[in-house]
Amino acid sequence: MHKEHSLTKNQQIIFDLIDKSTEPLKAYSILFNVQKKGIKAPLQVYRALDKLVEIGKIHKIESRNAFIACHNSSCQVAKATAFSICEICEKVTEISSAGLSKYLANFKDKDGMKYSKYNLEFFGLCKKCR
Amino acid sequence: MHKEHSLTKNQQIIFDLIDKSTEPLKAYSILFNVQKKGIKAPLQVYRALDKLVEIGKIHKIESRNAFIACHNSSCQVAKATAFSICEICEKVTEISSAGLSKYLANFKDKDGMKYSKYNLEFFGLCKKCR
DNA sequence: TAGTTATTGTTATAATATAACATAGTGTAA
DNA sequence: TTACACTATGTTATATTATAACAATAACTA
Repeated sequence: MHKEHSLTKNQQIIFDLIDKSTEPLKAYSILFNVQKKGIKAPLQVYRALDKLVEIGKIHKIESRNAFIACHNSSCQVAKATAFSICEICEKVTEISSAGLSKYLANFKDKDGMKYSKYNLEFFGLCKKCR
Repeated sequence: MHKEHSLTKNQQIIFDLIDKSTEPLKAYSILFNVQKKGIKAPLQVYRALDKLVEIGKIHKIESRNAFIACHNSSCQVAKATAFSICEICEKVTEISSAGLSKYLANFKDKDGMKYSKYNLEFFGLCKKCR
């Protein structure tokens, strides 16, 4: 079990928005959407995002500069992430595969080095766009 | 064999710079370094970078917004990339492992979908920083 | 050699992210 | 309960990364 983090007001507002979204959200789109709730500046958004990423409640899709809620309930290791990204509709799905995460966590590079932290982004076409 | 691409002047200048570098280069750092060669605007850099990425001569390190020359001579599939990134010194190394690329190319998600295109970034500490 | 396409040059601006500093709340230990 | 450390907040300004729009030029090709 890992420690439960109680979110602060800004963190909660921003997490709720991302969690309800069906697609990854970008920082300035988040900012626009929470301005009515009193969050007025980019930095307020980025600070909340940083914290949410740190505690594993959300993930950043690096190739898209966008944020998605973690839907991997067994994701103790928030730092080992994998996604599939549709190149047409931009749908992003978090992949939770025990086999994959086991393979990657055990992968050794040429120097015999292992990595518990990684980010993998697969690109292709989703069911609908195929 | 895949088609040989002869680089244009700007592409060659920018590729040479990245290829000689021991670390990933950022777009505006590249811009600064090639201004003496007549490349004055960001767009000239980004256009060359886009093309170089497209033809597989360089790769973008998404989590760092930086570019590195492809050192994987057998890398026919420029779109299937893996790197290790040192979280202290930021050293980036391209991983060329037949096993890894085979595993990832054959990986099937829950819908049975396979992906020939992916980007994997491992994070950890390099030899020196360990 | 005309037509097409890719590349270049240029200015302006959009989108993403952080620096710096002041203030306020929260937990905790003497 | 007060002083301390720590985290979060609010705010303005600015840095960094990337693209839009348009004109001109070079390279390819039928």
